[in-house]
Amino acid sequence: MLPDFITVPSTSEKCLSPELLLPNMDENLEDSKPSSLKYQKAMMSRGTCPSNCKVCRHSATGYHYDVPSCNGCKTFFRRSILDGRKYTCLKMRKCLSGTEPVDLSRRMCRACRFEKCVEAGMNPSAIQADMKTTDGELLRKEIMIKQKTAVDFLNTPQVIMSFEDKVQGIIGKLTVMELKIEPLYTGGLPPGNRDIRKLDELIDAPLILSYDEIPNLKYCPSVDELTGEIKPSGACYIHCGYLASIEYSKMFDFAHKIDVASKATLIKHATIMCADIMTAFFSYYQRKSDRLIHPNGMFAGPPKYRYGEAGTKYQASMQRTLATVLRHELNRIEYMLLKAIVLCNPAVSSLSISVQQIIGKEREEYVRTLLTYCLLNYGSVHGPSRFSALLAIMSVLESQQKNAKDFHLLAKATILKDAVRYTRISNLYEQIMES
Amino acid sequence: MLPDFITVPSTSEKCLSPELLLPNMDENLEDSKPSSLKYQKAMMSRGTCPSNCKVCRHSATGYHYDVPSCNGCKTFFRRSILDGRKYTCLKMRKCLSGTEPVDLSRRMCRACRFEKCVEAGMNPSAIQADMKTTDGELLRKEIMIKQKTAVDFLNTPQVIMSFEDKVQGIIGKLTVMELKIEPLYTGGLPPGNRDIRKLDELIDAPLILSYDEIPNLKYCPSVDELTGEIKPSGACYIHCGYLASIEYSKMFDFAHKIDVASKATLIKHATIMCADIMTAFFSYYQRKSDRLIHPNGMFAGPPKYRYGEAGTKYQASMQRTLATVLRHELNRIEYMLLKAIVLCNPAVSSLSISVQQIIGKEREEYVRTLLTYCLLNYGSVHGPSRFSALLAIMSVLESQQKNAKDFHLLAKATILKDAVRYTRISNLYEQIMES
DNA sequence: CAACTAGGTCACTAGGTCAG
DNA sequence: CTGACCTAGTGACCTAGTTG
Repeated sequence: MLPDFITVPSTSEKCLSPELLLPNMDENLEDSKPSSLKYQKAMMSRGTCPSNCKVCRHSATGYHYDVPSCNGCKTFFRRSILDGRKYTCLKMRKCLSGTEPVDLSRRMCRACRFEKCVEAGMNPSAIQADMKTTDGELLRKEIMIKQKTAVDFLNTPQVIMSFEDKVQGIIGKLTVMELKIEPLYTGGLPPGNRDIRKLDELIDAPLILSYDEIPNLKYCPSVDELTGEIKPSGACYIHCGYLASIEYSKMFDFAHKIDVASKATLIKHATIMCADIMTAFFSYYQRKSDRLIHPNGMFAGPPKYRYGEAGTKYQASMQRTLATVLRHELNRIEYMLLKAIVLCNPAVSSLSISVQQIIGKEREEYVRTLLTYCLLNYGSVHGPSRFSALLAIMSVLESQQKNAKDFHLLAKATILKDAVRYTRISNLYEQIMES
Repeated sequence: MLPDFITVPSTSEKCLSPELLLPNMDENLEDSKPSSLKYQKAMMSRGTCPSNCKVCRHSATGYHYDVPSCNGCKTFFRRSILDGRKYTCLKMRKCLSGTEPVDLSRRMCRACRFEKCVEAGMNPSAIQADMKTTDGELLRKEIMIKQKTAVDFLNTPQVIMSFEDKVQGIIGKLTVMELKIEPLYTGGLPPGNRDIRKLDELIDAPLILSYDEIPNLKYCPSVDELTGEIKPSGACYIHCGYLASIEYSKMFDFAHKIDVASKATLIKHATIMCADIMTAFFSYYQRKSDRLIHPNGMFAGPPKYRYGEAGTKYQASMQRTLATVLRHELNRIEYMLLKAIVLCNPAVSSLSISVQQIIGKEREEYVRTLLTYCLLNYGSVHGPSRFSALLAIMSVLESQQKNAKDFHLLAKATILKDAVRYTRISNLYEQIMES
């Protein structure tokens, strides 16, 4: 038997209303506002004008972005979203706590002010002006998801989850996972160190999200003969990309449901592709580069002087993923879902039927989520083609993977015969390439 | 139209209908004071008035300017006309499309809203107030003229059709087209004849659906030296497959909208893939074979004795399309839609922007149709993954195309150096392979 | 005068601006 | 960067006028 509120036409609209978002409903009930704008207006025309700004506690000038707030907080929120700003609190993230109106003679902590806006339920989708930057667009989405998943946590037991909620949940979960592995990739190995673990060892190991935890890093820097400094290297980021992808795969639901051998098979099949799209996405999204670039700013790809024409050719082919990402202006959510779909591939050969089913089921969820996301964000007209365009990126990844492996074999047969160079290659890299 | 698994937040509009806003109104109060609300209420309860605003789909308050509409849209239209306003949509001019009431918490796109008012038939001459500006007067006249001509639009089948009808229509049309070209492929050329037309000539020529109409077939049979009979050949079916694909492309809507050069570009890009999936589909669907087979029953692919290992390898790779078709048990409708999507590819290089738009628009329709078909036939849970699986067949086709071209070049450099064999290759085949 | 639909009004909230 | 103040809508509700 379901509670009465299930029969309300739409749960989702309800869920978005601030009073459900807000844990602190204890204040005064007149201020807590029903979700409908019209109803809100009706309320206000009866003279119940909200008295205090939910953010800074000074007197409010009305409802702004669905929250009783003052002019300043309203404008602050809008500007933050439009510019896609990210703030950091230098204290304990409690700058605005208390019950007294905030001291206006001092500037408020912007991180805490923004956080308070979000928590009070300021609705970024009520901002009508065009986003000034893509960052703004992303921030807006991020906040929306944040608010939505917050609702899920607060009042949706898994049973009643509507599909849309599930979508938000999946995206939220992937976001968390992604944020966890990003430092692995962007941080790179500590300078001069090598990670000498082998692939199978890595797959078996528990989740490691920081290089501090890696058991046996080997310090063997490649030192510049002139300056005596450790040479910067882009190569370690390839290793790190693979590492990030492998650790990433450990956080998926299927990881606890299938045997180690199947996990290894999946990982071997997907790591290059996952790392490939990660590199491309970061080049585009974080470094704003139209050429593949490592997090440390070095260009990715084999140096021409060493690999000659084959290197140049491979270099050019490597850029294809980035070109596709750029052309479609892939956003973070799409990137995450795509990577999840690449990883959960039940068609990889030699998986048992039951494993195929588990993986297939998880993939279906991501596929459905991506489709829903496309439909909601690009409309029912353009959504499906966006979806199909995104899926098509996978075939680029597959062909890139093939190129990478071919190039590795070629390189090994030629340049890497040099024993010194060969020892510099990470075990992980070699094993992935030859799997 | 959104698939039903996407829960669209229903508005709390319901709560806003007058009855609910003023629930406990006294009977005698109603009698003594004939407020407009009461009239509206009466009106609504009679059921004579359509309940929804034709513009924003929220509940209507009656007929305004001849159109069932809400207060907001009424006022908006009047003000727009009186002020003589012109709006521009910054998006795709489809901001108000859909079937759900528009989200009132965000301001509607004014260009689209006004367009919708006009299209719904709001009559500017029903506005009695004086125009505030001459602009207003001009706009009013402009709209009146537009609406007269709009009658033509409204009578075109596409506008009246609901989306489901449209899906049926598209599938129906593709079926007709498909049935027309099938004999070209399954029938094959008349025995012993060769079609010596060149690719560009073919593309330019009007639609030909029977070999009787081909202007210059050349009779040059390859006779079995022992029996004196004409040798059966599978090779002509490759030619026929290409031919069928080319004639097929002439029946698409875009064929009448774009220039010959663009048509040629598209065809060159898609023919191998279209023919490839056609061969695979017929092998599976008509001949129930799990090996690629020509309509005359001969196995497709290069004979091993002639092309050696490269041939065997290519042969194996050729079976991939069929394997995919088999695995998914592709049905005729899916096959047709997929082929249409393959053909309408706006991403083919060197197409002009306007051509890209035309092709893109047509593709979008097929993509949308395929999605709708999948959702309707496989449900909201499995439909999306079916859809994505079908789209993934395209990347198989692409890689097959690459293999085919590579193999052709190899063959030409070796076996086909033999002049006799070379003359047997059809112009069409060679030109397509080398395009 | 009942059943409507014009236009008008005004509380209300978007975004913009510019002195501080 | 901030926020008081400004301008431009927006639409629920109202009043007046028309029609059968």
